[in-house]
Amino acid sequence: MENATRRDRIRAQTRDEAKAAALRQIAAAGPQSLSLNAIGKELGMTGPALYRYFAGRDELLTELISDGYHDLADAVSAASAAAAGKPPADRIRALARAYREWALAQPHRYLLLFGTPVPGYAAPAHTIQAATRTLAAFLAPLAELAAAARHPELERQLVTSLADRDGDTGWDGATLRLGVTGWTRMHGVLSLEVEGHFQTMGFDPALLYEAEINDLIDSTRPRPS
Amino acid sequence: MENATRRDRIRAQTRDEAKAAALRQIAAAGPQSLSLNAIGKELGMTGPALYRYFAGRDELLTELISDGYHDLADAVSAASAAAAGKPPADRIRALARAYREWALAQPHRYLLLFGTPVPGYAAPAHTIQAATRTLAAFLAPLAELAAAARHPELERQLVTSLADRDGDTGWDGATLRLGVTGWTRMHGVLSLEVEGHFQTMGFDPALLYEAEINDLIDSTRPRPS
DNA sequence: TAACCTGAGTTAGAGCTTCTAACAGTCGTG
DNA sequence: CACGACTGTTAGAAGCTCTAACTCAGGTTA
Repeated sequence: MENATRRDRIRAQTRDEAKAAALRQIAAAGPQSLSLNAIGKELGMTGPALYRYFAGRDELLTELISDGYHDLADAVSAASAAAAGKPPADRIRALARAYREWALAQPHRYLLLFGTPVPGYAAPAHTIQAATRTLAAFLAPLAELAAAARHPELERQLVTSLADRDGDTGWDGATLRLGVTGWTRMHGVLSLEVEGHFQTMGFDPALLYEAEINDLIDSTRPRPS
Repeated sequence: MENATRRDRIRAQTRDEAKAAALRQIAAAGPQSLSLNAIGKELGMTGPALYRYFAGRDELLTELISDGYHDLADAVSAASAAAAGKPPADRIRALARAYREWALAQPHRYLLLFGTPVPGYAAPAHTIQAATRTLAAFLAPLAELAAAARHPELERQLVTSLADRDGDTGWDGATLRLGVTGWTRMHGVLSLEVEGHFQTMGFDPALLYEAEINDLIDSTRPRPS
């Protein structure tokens, strides 16, 4: 038993090294130039040897994406735990900051998750779960702000489609809407920032990001129609 | 003179055909699988022949991107002209709708412009100009809504960096801030939609998009602090 | 009209890539 | 010890971009 495990351990280690090398390559020259041959060379073996570990280039990429989703979810969950006692608005800001920091610390990984999809990649079920984990961290404090319904049709669709898939989750429509709205706003700023589209515009994207989060929080306060 | 022009005309026509074939391929299988050999075959010639028309794969891609920026700017400008007489809020909505329709009608092109950047691509000056043209169409009606300053530091940065580059353009900080905010929000929804990230979530992205635009417009109304 | 030059296409080939197939050695187990 | 599974090797097919050398047709000029 222990011996069989030993082989598996070495195998897992080699897989991890290959993935680490792959990430280094992606960081250096983009996902398109990821080469199994080059990874092999970095690990001190020939290219075809890697086919003992991954079915092919696509599977390696898929694995990197899947890892990324989980890593991001972990980072956001940690921030959520760290801000546990604070008022909801502060917790949302803390989560958003953690989200952004993760993205900026490893832009290539963020793009791997949310950038232009790789050729034939379809998200497997367990990455969807990790994505949900990230979203759920945001939903908790958002729910506490108890926003009034503001976009009936959109909120109805969100509630019913979620119920169809996961059963009754306890999230109300207004909370879900705030969740996707927050997500799209964060992504709107982050993706353009990471891809360098703000580079020629000479302002600090952090300010825009914070403003978007604050606007979202602000929108939950009762307003005169 | 006429003869020389004739050659040039045929040449330009071949270039256009090559670009059209390239777009078809990108639409079918993504930018990564764009192959000069395949384009050549589609035009009835061999791969290397295309090197008479483009310096290489990258130049072809760059050209497609550049064309895309101009095409998008044209579409938005046309919508701007069509909505000329209406009140600013309606014009903004019309522009946003045109922007979205362009993106959804040819998602691969939208991703070519705003998705994960191609390996070593750096936006040449005239694409920046086209991007500015698109933004400017949005700024005009936004300026009419005469928003009060709300994010002093961000607005200051936008004004000074724009002045450094283009001189005095007449746009005030609040208008510029609304411009980039609107842009990031539209892109946030559109990019996730086009990349299929909403697919499993079962709601109509159009509703979210409209809500974001309306929120932006709404944020320009005077509010109690 | 004849000679010439330019430009557009060809094939050949270098150097990459992914991925398959066949072969060699090594490690762990009955 | 001997067998079997696992991990690496090399060889090679098929594809890619891109360069080099060559052919040929079209238009220009003497």
